[in-house]
Amino acid sequence: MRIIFMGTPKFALPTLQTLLSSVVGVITQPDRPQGRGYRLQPPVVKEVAFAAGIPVLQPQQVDTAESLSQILQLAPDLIVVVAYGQILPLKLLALPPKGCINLHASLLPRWRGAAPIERSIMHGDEITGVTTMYMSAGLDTGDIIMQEEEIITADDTAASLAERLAEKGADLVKRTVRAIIAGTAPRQPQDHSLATWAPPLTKEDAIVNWQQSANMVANQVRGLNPRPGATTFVAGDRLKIWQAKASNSTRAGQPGRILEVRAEDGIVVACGQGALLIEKVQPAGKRSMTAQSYACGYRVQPGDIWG
RNA sequence: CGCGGGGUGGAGCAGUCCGGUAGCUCGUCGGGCUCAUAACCCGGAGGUCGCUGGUUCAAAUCCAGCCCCCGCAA
Repeated sequence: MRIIFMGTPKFALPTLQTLLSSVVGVITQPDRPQGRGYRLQPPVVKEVAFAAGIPVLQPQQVDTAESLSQILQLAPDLIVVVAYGQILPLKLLALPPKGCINLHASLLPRWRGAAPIERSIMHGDEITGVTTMYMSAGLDTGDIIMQEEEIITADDTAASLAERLAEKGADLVKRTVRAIIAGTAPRQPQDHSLATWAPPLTKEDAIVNWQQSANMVANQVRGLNPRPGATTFVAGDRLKIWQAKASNSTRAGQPGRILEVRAEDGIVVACGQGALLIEKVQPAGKRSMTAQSYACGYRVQPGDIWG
């Protein structure tokens, strides 16, 4: 079986690793200026593929005659896509005899789109999972091959959940490929009426709305860790909240108001419903620190208003 | 050369513009108050002020170079 692997970020690595011996080519996003200083950075998938001696293609756009012909030359039987970052043209989907399959980090048809892990946590879901599917014209609308559930724990962050789903997904892809080779792969159309959408995260999504319930804000904090980080404003300066949970505090106040500064746990902020205990925080330009440390150095006082 | 913030006792900050006394909150140690305490009061310990060089009678502070951390943006 000749497999072409298409993927870009860290989430794609475990799957690439499990398929490595059958992969005849890797397609990933071009090196892009990234981070401070805008230095050109290669995607992690490229580095791993390179180290394994697998040919790598990095088309600016896959949907060009040139890149399609390059892919054709690799004569793939199957294309496996995991978090690649570009929409595949129909011509490409029709190219490999065994089709194009995709690993998606949710229980489709729930959370179709770019940010299923973050959105599922932010929404407060307690269960999610991974899905393999045959790719079709619509985004994440293809027929389901296999699915597996995963519990979202109360202290899961997007990072911790992504790590588990990447591993679980790699295993699911392995079993899926095996079934395809054996000709026993199931094929179940999605129930489109149950579909929900997980659009890419925007800057707006990262800003804490203190009018929301403490639980929702806590979910937002978890879902946006480690990136981009739930952000609020303190006297005009950005403050990222890295760790927080609904507080048992009985005090109340207008949303965004500091209710307590506690030496033992952290800072309690009033929300639209309930209060949030903030445990770890990061001011712009500084490193992450405990809420207690922040309160010491930045003179946080009950009555201050955040947001 | 994308824009910007920062490295000061164990933690987080002020002091740097206008060189000359090491400051604040917390922690820690000792004592006191209290039925008791995470609360309160008194006292103490603890700092090569990122590194190197320069200017100066004198540098955390001014100048030059270097190392490290981080926010925005992508």
